[in-house]
Amino acid sequence: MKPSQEQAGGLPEPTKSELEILQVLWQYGPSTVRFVNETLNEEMREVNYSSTLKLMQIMLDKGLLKREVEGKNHIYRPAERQEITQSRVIKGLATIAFGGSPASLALRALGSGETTAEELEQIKMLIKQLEDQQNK
Amino acid sequence: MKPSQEQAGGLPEPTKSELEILQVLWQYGPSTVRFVNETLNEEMREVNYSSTLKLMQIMLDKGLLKREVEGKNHIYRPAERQEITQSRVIKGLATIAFGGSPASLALRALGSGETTAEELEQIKMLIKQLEDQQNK
DNA sequence: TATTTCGTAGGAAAATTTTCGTAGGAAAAA
DNA sequence: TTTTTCCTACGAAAATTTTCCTACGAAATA
Repeated sequence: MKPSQEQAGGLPEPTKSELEILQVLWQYGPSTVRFVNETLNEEMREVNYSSTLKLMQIMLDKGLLKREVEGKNHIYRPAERQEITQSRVIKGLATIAFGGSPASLALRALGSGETTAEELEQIKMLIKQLEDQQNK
Repeated sequence: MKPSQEQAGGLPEPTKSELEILQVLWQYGPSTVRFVNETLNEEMREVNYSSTLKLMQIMLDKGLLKREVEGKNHIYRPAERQEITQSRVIKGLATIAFGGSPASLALRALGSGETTAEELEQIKMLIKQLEDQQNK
């Protein structure tokens, strides 16, 4: 099946179930439907194999995934880098619920869960970088 | 109409259209359907008045909004504080697309849009606070 | 070879979300 | 008073997303 729904201005925003699938592929790399489905069942929630299959086929059609044939089965991988997709999703959420500001979303996110010391360090480094960029 | 769909474990996660409506109420305070609808049309996208009305009635039913009668019309307001709702949404997104980590979501959000100097300051302050909390 | 197993494909149904037409009543305007 | 305007309520349709049943073929097993 060839991507037929691909739209002019880039890829569509993945739905919630599609994001779950992408998350598995991001974490474990290119995988079979079987593996994705088992991982979802172990780590997220119960889903039927053919539901996962169908969804991944739809994602292929939308252009969100690519696949290659390997013997009997298909290996799927994200069509786009994780960072790009995540950014698009975040921008979408920022638009509808954070006055269009990813930064205020970030602020809320930091206050929303336990943040480890390492994570704080990472964020501080990014902030330094951003500040340098501004003071340029 | 009394809230009938309210579920045991707190309020449900608002849908995308519901978030748009909440955003208007957060920004401008308690409002009529008319006002919310006009604001959506000006700031977000074209929506029919009765669509907005219907959605707000559904939200009332779900317990996401409260309202009071004022003469002919109704004044709606969020049932929950903005921070709480936003946190719930963020946790939901973190679960399905950021390995359950709001912090990594925050990191991506910071890299996703132009962040102003003030916003960076705010975030730095919050980080200090979080660090103090951890070193305690 | 016969049978079971494991994979994809396709379609339809179910569930959820979103949209909007229409009715009815009260207030405002003519 | 009559007409127009503005509001809520209701219900159904449309659109989107999600689920899963069934068919079919190829590989593995008996």
